[in-house]
Amino acid sequence: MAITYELLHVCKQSGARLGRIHTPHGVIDTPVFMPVGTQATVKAMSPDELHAIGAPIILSNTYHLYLRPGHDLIAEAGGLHRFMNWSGSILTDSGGFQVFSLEGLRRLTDDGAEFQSHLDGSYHFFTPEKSMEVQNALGSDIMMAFDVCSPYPSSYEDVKEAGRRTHAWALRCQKAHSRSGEQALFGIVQGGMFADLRRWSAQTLVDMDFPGYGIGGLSVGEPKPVMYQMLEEIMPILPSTKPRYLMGVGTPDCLIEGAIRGVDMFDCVLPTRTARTGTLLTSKGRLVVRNAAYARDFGPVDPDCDCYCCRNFSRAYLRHLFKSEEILAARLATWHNLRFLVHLMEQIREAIAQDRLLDFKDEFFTNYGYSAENPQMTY
RNA sequence: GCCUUAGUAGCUCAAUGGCAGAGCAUUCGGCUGUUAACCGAAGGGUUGUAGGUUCGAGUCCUACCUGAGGCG
Repeated sequence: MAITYELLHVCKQSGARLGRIHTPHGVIDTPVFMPVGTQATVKAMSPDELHAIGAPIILSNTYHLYLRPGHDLIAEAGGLHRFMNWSGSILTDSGGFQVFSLEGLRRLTDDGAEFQSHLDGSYHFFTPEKSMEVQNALGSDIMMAFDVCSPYPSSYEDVKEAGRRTHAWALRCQKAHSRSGEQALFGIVQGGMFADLRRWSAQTLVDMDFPGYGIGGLSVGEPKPVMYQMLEEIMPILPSTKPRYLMGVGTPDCLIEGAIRGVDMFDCVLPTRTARTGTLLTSKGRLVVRNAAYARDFGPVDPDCDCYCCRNFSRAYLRHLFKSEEILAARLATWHNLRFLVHLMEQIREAIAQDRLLDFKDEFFTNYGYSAENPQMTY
């Protein structure tokens, strides 16, 4: 078994799950937030710093590493862990999301997806087998099946077709990968915003028996209540003995709402991406530190945060660094945002253990400024 | 003193005699399995001053002011 999952406790108040995943590279307490390191690096952070933040697992990307520097080169370096000197766990996305996000540079068939490289325009054909080959070469602890992510909105027929392809490809991924014992392969549930297609997709993948399940095709522009409803459709079907991974989420409210609905793993570029352009997450809501309002604010970004940035630097200094386009701005802001979300997950786990996650949600939302009148507030 | 040249948004500069613009800066917004140290929007003008020519002047003419260069 490449990974094992222990369900430690179910929150009596919310139904959220407290768990633990064991991988060849360590133990992961869940629910967990996984920082995204697309190109074999979490932008602006060193591995030591990620450890200090408390991140046990990071995400990396098949498509990007296949194009550059090449999965063969990374295999030659001894695998992705050694190449990037990350001793924790790694989950690799399959390239399926790039089929979705690089729309215009690709063509889909039942066999696979033809990409045009965003780097040099060269053509590449990606199949489920190819995705497995690349992820095997990278040596990630958790690999994702090559899937088809439908844009929002999509017609019922289009989503069903994407689901059919996703399921067929999941099976091919499973076959292509069966020789490897060190890496776990997760299937990915699709089904767009259609309840019956979501249930169909979940059941189809459960029947294939994966060691864990990704939930894809959400947070692609739909209203949040719709996403929550889709989660509620899927969860009763997924086995309680396997981890569930909500892909690409997210914002603090989505992390809490997701955990309440039984999600164990999350990833999102949001904390790192927004950090680099001056948006910070705080216990009192988001703070655009580059704004003039903070020019003479010599207090920390978030008084409740224990990160290196908040313990040592002021909002005014951070704003100065951003206005001056200094590299340290991106580093400190990323450091803070990642620590904020990792810390949020720690608080969520503690609340689950104490059977009070709904209470925690109310407290957090009140402090953060989320309101019932404005559920769609971005973050 | 004379000659040449320049003066337009905070800065650097565009604009056949025909709607005064851009980049940067400033201010603000956005970012959900990263094509992203990115993308977008807004504010900002008595075109050095005073006259003149013209249907119409940033543009042509005169004088003055300020800067740069040259000659004495």
